Amino acid sequence: MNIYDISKKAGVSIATVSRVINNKDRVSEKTRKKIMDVIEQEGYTPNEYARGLALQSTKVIGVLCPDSSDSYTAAAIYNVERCLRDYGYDCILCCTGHRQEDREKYMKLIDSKQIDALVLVGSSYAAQDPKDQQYIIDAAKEKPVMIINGEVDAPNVYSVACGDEAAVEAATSGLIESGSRDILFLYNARSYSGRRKLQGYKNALQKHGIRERDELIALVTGGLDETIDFLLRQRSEGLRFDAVMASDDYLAAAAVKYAKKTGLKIPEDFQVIGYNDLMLARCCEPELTTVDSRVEDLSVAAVNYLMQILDGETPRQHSLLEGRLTWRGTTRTSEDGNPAPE
Amino acid sequence: MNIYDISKKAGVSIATVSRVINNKDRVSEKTRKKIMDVIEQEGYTPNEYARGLALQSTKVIGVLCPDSSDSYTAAAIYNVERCLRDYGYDCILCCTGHRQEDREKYMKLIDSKQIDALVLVGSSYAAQDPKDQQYIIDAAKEKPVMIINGEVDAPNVYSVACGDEAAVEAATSGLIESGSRDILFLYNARSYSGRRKLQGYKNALQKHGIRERDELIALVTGGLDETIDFLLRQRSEGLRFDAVMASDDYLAAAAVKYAKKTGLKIPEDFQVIGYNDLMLARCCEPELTTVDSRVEDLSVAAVNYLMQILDGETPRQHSLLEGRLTWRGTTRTSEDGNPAPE
DNA sequence: TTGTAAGCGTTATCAC
DNA sequence: GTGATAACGCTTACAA
Repeated sequence: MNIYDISKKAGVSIATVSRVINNKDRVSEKTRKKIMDVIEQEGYTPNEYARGLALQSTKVIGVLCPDSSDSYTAAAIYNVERCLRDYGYDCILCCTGHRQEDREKYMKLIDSKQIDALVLVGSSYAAQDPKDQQYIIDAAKEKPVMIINGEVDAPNVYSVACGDEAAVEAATSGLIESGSRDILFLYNARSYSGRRKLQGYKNALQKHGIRERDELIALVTGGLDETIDFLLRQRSEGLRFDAVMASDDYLAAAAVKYAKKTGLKIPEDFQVIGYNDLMLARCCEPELTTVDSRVEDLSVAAVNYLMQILDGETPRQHSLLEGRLTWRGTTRTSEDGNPAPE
Repeated sequence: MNIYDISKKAGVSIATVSRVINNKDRVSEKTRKKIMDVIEQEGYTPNEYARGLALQSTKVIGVLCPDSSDSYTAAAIYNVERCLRDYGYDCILCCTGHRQEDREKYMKLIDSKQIDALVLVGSSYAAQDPKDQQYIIDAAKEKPVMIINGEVDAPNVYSVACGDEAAVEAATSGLIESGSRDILFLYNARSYSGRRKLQGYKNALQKHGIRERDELIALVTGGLDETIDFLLRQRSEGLRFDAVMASDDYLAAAAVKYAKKTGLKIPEDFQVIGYNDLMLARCCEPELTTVDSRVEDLSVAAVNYLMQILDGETPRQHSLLEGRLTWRGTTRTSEDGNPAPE
């Protein structure tokens, strides 16, 4: 069933059918109806490939992420997809893993598929090393690239990110102001976001006149158990810390379990703050104080900017949304953000 | 840059270039190399739309789910995508939401896009009412449909699911054998999977000679807080229950928080079992006893079957993978599955 | 308002 | 081994 079949059955030319399908130009109400009836009757839908070929634009966006099963990423992808579909776009999803080599490989692969734009989800795409950003800059020569929660400064590369630095600074300040002095900063990637969060942590220390100590900055890899083990090991090796500022709710959950194991009482003896405000934050005991990184808002903003770009407008290249601290049971700070009375 | 440009620069015809791209037929090593060099040099990649148009097959699979941000679904999608990509397929993702009307709408939309097959993730696609399954049956007339964790009995519809019924029966039996009598079955959808789990619960009761009571079967909607409130309300209205068998880890987490609020000690006074073995299960306090529904194995199996189908083979239509109970802190049953000594 | 025909970039079937 | 050439199904000047 193609446009020729429809045109024949409707007794018109394919051009007219095309016009009706794309409701373009002026075509008489009578013929329009006649054609619509045939289309309806035959259950015809246009071939997207022929259309893509003719139009050189496909209404398809490539969405890349390291791992779409990660809660944060999954939320971003969900919102990106829903929002793009409302604009009439399809997304093709590609999970690249974390290795630079694979990221470049898949980027190239997806890039070769006549998509209209690329969305990169996750700060790991904004590598620290500029030469690891080159593949993004190259891709942006062909089509717009939008990064969610990362930033690469190059033509045709756009980004929307959470103000991680300010949020972590505020969170860490809360820990200090409620009496913690030896705050362990726990993070799992030297990504764009990881670096910004670390900076926020450092800012807070400095602001409160606390000396920054290398041994209190810990980059961990591995899952929940590995992180708990890591913390136990640090303790047994003599490191003292009375709070954890984590770059992620998973890491914070590990810190809570660590406290449980060592008999430290939360929040009296030990405070913990997470990041992202995942469902998991509510399931910890006590519930995690954490930063809502507004992944939904970020995703929607990213798509809206992208649509502007594809419409030929040139919105600002990089925007930041403010993170929102939510005080819960793992800190001594009360809901309004002030230290609770002792 | 298209096949004509390449043929011109290489001094051959487009037919020969096409042969080289698809490494077909016999083409002399010399011309092959010459063409490959030009392709390399120009960074040429074939246009997928032209190819799709010519071949009538696109190496694209449509992946439908109600909500890709749900942890279980996200894990399934991740594995499906990875596995399909290894086979050289792209996935286009479409989140349909839970409304029947929207599911049908998006199914139609995706179905019209010249994809090679459909993957439906989540048991909600296998509706209870046969007339709500019709859209799946119709879609399967055109291309194979694979359902992950659901089942629709129709030609060209395949499925891979977890043996939810047996798993819940075993889990519920564990609750009974460790002393619980008034077990609340908590679920959130009358989906295929929800129905199978409920049946498993009923089987266990019957096997142990416990009367099934309607008021102990609760279908809840809403999030964590709503579920906690629901449980508190049931209690205040006089319903007594000493365990919860939940169809989902989120619901189980709510049950744990309910117990906390009412001062019930877990597992001494109150037992809880979840489902799916999400990360969240490890973050509850105590950690959740739960069923690993093996979403990764399911996804990989689904893709492998699908590839067989697309290769013209006809594998079995419906397969079941056994769920795996993991005993943790919310039950009195010890690791080996036997009731712990009192 | 409608129709004709060229073009989009491939693959595949013929000849040679 | 290689080269013309006809599909594939659509959009869109340009003509009528």
